[in-house]
Amino acid sequence: MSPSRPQPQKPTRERILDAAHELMRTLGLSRATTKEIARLAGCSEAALYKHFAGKEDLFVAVLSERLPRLTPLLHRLVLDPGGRTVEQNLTEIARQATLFYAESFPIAASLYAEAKLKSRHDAAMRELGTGPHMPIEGLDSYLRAEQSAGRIAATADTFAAASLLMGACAQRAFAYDPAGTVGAPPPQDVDDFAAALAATLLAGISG
Amino acid sequence: MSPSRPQPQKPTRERILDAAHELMRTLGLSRATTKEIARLAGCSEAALYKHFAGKEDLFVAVLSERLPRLTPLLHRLVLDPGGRTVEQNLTEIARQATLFYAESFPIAASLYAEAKLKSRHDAAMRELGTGPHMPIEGLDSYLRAEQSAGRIAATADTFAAASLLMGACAQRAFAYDPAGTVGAPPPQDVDDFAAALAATLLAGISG
DNA sequence: CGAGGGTGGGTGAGTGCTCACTCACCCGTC
DNA sequence: GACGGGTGAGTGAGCACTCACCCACCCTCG
Repeated sequence: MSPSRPQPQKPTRERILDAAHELMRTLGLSRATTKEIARLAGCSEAALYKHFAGKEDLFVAVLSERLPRLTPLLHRLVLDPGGRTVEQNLTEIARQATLFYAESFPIAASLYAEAKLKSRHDAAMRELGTGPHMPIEGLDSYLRAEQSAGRIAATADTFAAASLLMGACAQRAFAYDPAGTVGAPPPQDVDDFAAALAATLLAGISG
Repeated sequence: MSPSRPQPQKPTRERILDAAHELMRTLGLSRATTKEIARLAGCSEAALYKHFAGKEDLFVAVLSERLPRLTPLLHRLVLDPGGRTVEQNLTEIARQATLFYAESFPIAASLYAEAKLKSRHDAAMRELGTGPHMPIEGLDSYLRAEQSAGRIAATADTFAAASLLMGACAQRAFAYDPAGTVGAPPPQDVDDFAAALAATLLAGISG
């Protein structure tokens, strides 16, 4: 084996998924061509078709195997809020959600360019019992659990609150450019942003 | 007015813009081909090139001439909050923003598929002093005006509040499918949603 | 033990199709 | 008779995808 490579090589399938993921992020879905993917993965175009039925299949695989998941954190908090305050929990959720959306939003968004592909992906997500609405509903569940525990107001609209918090995190990926290469950079760092959202949501803004 | 056609015909340029806009919404950006646009507009492909330098030009024109604007409402409220309560104003803002994003989000999102086109569009937006971050900042301005007027808490973080409200409205377009044709339909109608957001943001959720 | 052959993973060289875009030409109006 | 707005018929490029073929590996059986 060559001394420069610790592993002889990753399996080809993995290299293809990595390459496709990378190109989807950097070039956008429509310029992530089979030729480029194969080049970056270090194999032939024909090899792609040994592992995936077609380009659509490959992209669906990337979306479901490479994008991070947010639900585990929410689920954990529903089951066990831990010894932390609601504000601490909400801050952590906001932080994770902001990072999650910053990574996954550009790719998810580019599905809108290809309505066909989007509906296939939506179907796959529904099959798995997930989808873009799940973070909101997961947070809603967490808030209702805290409400039962008397840690947030009994009159609070938990769904509205969940929409506000998750929305702000997602919107940040859309309205601001994390890398700052193209659009306006976000005006504050993730930690401050998350803390401000949690505090504002809890306290409200009425005079 | 004539029974079948009120106008003998719209100018070709307008018909092309309408056709392109329609196809971008329904088929997605990458299937909105010059051939389809010409067919729907009722002219030849070559005619497109008499009015626009190329497909990119056409799309940039659609984005800047067909997408609705949200800023006028915000601007009006900053200058004159009117005789209405903050909650009424925020509800109206949320309502308008939800409708705005439902219409413009799918198209704006599909720009992510074409990084080249996205940066051209971003540049055009910056030129016009606008962009996806403007609604947040416009709302922030409004909130600061209300804060000066003593109608919201002096300690409130207006930027966080603006991020929460606008984010929830934008996220709704992303997480739920307004037409209900593909994804999950939104769980409540726009008016209720807007009212719940405004109330929750004002009051907070702490116990 | 060693020949035989099925099999999974790989390739280089196409193939046909669709795309954005062009060109020579046309026609009604000032 | 110039000119703005329009056309039908291309054209070359780039795309997803296929095909015939290759080879290392392992299982099987004489």
